[in-house]
Amino acid sequence: MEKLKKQLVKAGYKMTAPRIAVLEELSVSRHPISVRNLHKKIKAVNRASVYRTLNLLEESHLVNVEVIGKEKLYCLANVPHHHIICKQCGYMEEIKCNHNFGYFKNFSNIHHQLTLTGVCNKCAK
Amino acid sequence: MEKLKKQLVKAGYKMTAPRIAVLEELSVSRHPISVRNLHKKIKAVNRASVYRTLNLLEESHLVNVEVIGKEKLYCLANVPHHHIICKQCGYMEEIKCNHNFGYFKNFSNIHHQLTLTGVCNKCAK
DNA sequence: TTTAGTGCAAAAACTTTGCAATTTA
DNA sequence: TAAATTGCAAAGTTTTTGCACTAAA
Repeated sequence: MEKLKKQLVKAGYKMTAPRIAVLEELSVSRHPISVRNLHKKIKAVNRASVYRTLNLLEESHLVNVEVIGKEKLYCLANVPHHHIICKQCGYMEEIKCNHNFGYFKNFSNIHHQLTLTGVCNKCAK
Repeated sequence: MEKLKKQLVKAGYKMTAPRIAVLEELSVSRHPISVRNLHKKIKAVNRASVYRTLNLLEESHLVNVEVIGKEKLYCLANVPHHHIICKQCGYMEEIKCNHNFGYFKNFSNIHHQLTLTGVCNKCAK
C-alpha cells in the first residue's frame, strides 16, 4: 500500500483522498473488481473520479484489467499474478505469474495480461 | 472460413447473411478489430446484429476478445495466436501460441487469452 | 500560490432489448 | 411451417467531459 502510493507520487501524481480510497479498496478486495462494485464500496468518491483514477493507475501499470464475459475487472498489479475463472459461477483462483515475455525482437518495455477461463469442478458435476 | 461456418452450424446456429458477413470480415481483416470498425465495413448489417453475432461467436470460442487501452478488439480464434501491440502507434505483430494452460487442478475446459503490450522500436527511437 | 484534481451534471459512446417482419432449415 | 434471426427504434449502461471549486505540494 505505502509502496503503491510512493509509485504514484513518483510518477508525478498528487496523493489525494479519492486516489487513496481506490488504492485501498483494490488492495483489500481479494479479487479483480468491476468499476461498478468498486464505486459501491467507496461511495464518497465520485464515479468520474473512480474512472479517472483507474485510468491513471492503468497507464502507470499499477493495475491490470481483464475482461471476463461482459465484465471488465480491475486488480492491483503489485504482485505478478493472473486469474483462472469459472465462466458459470465466477469462482476464481489466483495463479502465480512466472512468465517471461520480456523479450520480443521489435518491442521493448513489454507487459502482459493473461486470463484463463474454464469450468470449475463443482459446476462440471 | 468454410470450417468456421460448419462449426457454427454444428453449434446449433443458423447460417444467415449477417453472420456470414461478420465471419468474412473477421477473416479478411489481418488484425483484431473493434465493433465500430467491423460495423463500418459491413454497414448492410445492423449494428445490433453485429453485437449479437460477436457475442455468439465469443460464447462458442470462435473469436477472442482483447482489451487494448480503451478498445475492445475481436479476432478469429481459428488459429491459436496472440498479439503484441505498440501502445503508442498501435503497430501489431502476431505471436504463435504454443502455450499449454490446459491443466489446472480445479478446472476443466480451459481457454486462455494473452495480450502483450509494449513500445515498438520505431516509437522508442 | 500555483497547478493538479475533484465533483457535478450533462453529453457521448457503447451495448442490449422488445417486437413485428423476415428468413432459414 | 415452425423456430430462429433480423432490423429498427428505444432504453439501459458505461465512460468521458467541461467547468467552477477545492486541495495538495
